[in-house]
Amino acid sequence: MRKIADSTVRRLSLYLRFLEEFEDQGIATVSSDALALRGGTTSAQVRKDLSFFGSFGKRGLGYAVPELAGRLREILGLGRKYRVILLGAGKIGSALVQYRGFQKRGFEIVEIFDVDPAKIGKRWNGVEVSDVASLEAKLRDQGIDIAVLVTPAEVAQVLADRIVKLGIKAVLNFAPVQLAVPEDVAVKNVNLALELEALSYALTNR
Amino acid sequence: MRKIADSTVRRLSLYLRFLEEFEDQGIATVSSDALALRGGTTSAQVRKDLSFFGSFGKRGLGYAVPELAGRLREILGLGRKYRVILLGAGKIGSALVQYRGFQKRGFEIVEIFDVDPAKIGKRWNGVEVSDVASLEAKLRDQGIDIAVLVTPAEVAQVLADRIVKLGIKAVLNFAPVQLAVPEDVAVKNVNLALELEALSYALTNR
DNA sequence: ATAGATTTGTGAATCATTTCACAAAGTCTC
DNA sequence: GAGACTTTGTGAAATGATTCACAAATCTAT
Repeated sequence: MRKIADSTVRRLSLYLRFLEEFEDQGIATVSSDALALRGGTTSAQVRKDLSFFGSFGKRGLGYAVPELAGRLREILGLGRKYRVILLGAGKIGSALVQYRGFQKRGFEIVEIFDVDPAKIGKRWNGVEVSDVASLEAKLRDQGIDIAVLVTPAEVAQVLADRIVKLGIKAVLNFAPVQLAVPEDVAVKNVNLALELEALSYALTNR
Repeated sequence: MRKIADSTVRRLSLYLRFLEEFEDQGIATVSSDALALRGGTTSAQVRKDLSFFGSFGKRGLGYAVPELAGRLREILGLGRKYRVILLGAGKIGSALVQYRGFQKRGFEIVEIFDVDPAKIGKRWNGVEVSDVASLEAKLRDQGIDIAVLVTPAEVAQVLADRIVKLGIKAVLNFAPVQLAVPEDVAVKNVNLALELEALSYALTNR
């Protein structure tokens, strides 16, 4: 498949969210213009984004809301469940485990690991926290799709290496480091410090 | 000032982080190539990014680590403290309050608000949780720089409007909605669902 | 001093993304 | 069902970001 820009994929996710809102409101069809207005972009952008994957609209009318939502779910690969592990049972990890949007989209946390003996053995939302030393033993042939890294910066790379060796191909990284991974492994970073500094820059340069 | 791309600003933040690492290791000078290697980019990119703001290097030698770090802090506006308020005393908010990188960079949480009577009055890391109804009263002439929104999606826009009316010019938004704000207000979104769906897309289309 | 090795800073070229603009296809009204 | 109106889908143009490539500056070793 033709390479699609990351920015495009993110907008598709947004469109899907808006379509679901519209669906809840009982709106049957929506134009690229309405979608653009909701998302702070332009109608041409919306149509171009969709055009990479096919033509889903009806000229003169717009897009059928439930149908387009369905197509976007397909495109984004949301038609299935994803098995997710959490590395690091700290504050952020705890917030993630209880985050309902996670479940709702089919992302299921199946294992949690930590090093802290005080945490190991505890149950979090029904999942027992395991010793990270048992990572390889526990995950052999488990078919894990995504690893969420919520550890201190110092250990993130070492854990990433172990994850990669286990064949996991997607990582959501909250540790404030740039991970080095093979190019067939997808990494998305959530870096709070970066966001704050971008705001600081914006406040400074106006 | 000439418009600088968001991607550039984010890379500058990264460079600063790397420079601080190098400083800790006692490294006195660094080349654009070394910096690029550390950050997974190219030396030309590093030099171009810096060139928007001046020329900080010495040909034949590279960049003086502490000096460049200082210049980047200036550029990013990190030479001062920022007064931050937290809207929403939930799980993520709790994680943020205790996040040390926050303090370290001069972002100080001075007020926390919630609607839940069970939370109002409690102390979080030394800061009392206030009723969100008292937002305007508490913040008048308080000189707040940044608001962090960690509320359910439903109330985020209403709160954003109130924040804007109070003259706050920067928002870090964790609610999974696209906020509508005047264009002189900077908004950065942290949207977990978007990141997960980008991973889902990456896993699906390979 | 001089020669050879590094490394910056930056226009120019390339590559990527967004916006424009309009024909084609459909809807809606009377 | 004819005419006016809407809205899509998409090449082409414009804009934006990254990479190339090289002169200029400085360093190092002798």
